[in-house]
Amino acid sequence: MTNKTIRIAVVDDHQIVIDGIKALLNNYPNFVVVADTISSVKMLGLLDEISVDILLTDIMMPEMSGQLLAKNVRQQHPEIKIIALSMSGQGEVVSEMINDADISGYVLKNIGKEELAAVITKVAQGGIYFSGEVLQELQNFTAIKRVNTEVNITTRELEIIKLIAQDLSNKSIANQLFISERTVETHRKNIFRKTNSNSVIGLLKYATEHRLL
Amino acid sequence: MTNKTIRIAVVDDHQIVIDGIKALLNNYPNFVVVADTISSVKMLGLLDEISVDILLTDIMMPEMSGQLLAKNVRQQHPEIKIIALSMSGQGEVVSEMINDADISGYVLKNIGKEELAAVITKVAQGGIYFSGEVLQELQNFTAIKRVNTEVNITTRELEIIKLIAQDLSNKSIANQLFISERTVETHRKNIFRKTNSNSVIGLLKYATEHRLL
DNA sequence: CTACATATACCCAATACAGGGTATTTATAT
DNA sequence: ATATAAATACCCTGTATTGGGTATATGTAG
Repeated sequence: MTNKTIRIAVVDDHQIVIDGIKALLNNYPNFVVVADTISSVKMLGLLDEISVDILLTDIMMPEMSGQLLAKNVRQQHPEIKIIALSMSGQGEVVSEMINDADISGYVLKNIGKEELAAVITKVAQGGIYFSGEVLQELQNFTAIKRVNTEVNITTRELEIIKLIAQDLSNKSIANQLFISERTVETHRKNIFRKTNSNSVIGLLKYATEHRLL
Repeated sequence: MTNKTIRIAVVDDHQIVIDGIKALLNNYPNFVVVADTISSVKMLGLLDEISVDILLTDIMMPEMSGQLLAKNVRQQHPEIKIIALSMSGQGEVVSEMINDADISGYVLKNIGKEELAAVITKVAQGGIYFSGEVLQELQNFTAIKRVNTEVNITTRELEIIKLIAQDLSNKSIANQLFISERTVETHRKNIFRKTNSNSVIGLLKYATEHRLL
């Protein structure tokens, strides 16, 4: 079983990373890179033509993010196992990729070649692997999300937060939403109370930390 | 001359990138990677013990940035030629590295393996190489810098901009700097005039765009 | 049917901020 | 010695924001 050839596709917007991964996977006889490209869109096309067992994908890519690519691959080729290989394991992204694309692994680029080989082998055999840092991030994220739902910012309030962040005055916001300036003031008060802030900048910091924007 | 072995040191905080670069440089018989580590500090130590011709360094690294590493290497081992290999070619960083460390090249990670090999060869022969995107960034940066010096924000004003960005009121800033609130108001007026803004958020945008923070 | 959340709107008072001035001291450059 | 730039400080005015209320219409969940 361990001797069966594992067909791998690699996508990363940095050619040198692809070249590197290919070069080092070359040392493992049962791994064969059957497709690679710097374009996530092209990769989606390639997968229609070539049979692969595992897709190794970067997350931060132009055109189509690794997240969206994974989602599409999951729908069109559910047999392909997906491993995300990224600089940082943002909790939100990891969480969504597990839910939307059922990815089998998420590792950071500080992984070594032996570990990468081990992860690929494990995933090929039906296992899953998420590196420690990624799991940590995932925990932080769910914690933040819990706080967000506890605080319970309404959709209208979120809308107004975004307009405040765009440097609009209460009057402008009122005009734009066709409501009274008084109403905007009320929302603003509620927003400040809920986010525990008392100024635009404080609100912006909260919004950034809690990923509201 | 082209057949002489070129000794290369590689530092990048992501092991997989190191492994990749090593694997692909392996295909070129006149390149030999004589040192590699994920720690910029360790690399500085290694260079005391091992003779290398070229240092390939990432920029964004913990402990010590590639920028600082390059500066130190320049002082301690002026014979070593430095090539920065980074995700993005921030104009400011490039500019400072050219001035402080006299680096011989700066390429993005979307470079291909053949190009990388070409760059290394060229630099080893005493040439320099900066990829197009990097040169473009460099131009943008000098343009921004020129605008900054034209606008001429004083050091005191910059200090106050930073405090404003920290969400401090005029009163708090006055207390912190041991000056009158009136003075802060005057500075604030001048800042808004010079930055062509009329609100805290507008100022923040300006400051971000012009790298004042 | 009722409780609850949400969005709406107003009243009032205190403060902060934006934008318009002028003016003094100090150091630097001509 | 004398402009010039920078930092300091004040005056005034109008508007915006903050923070404390209360209140109503509406839809949804129990």
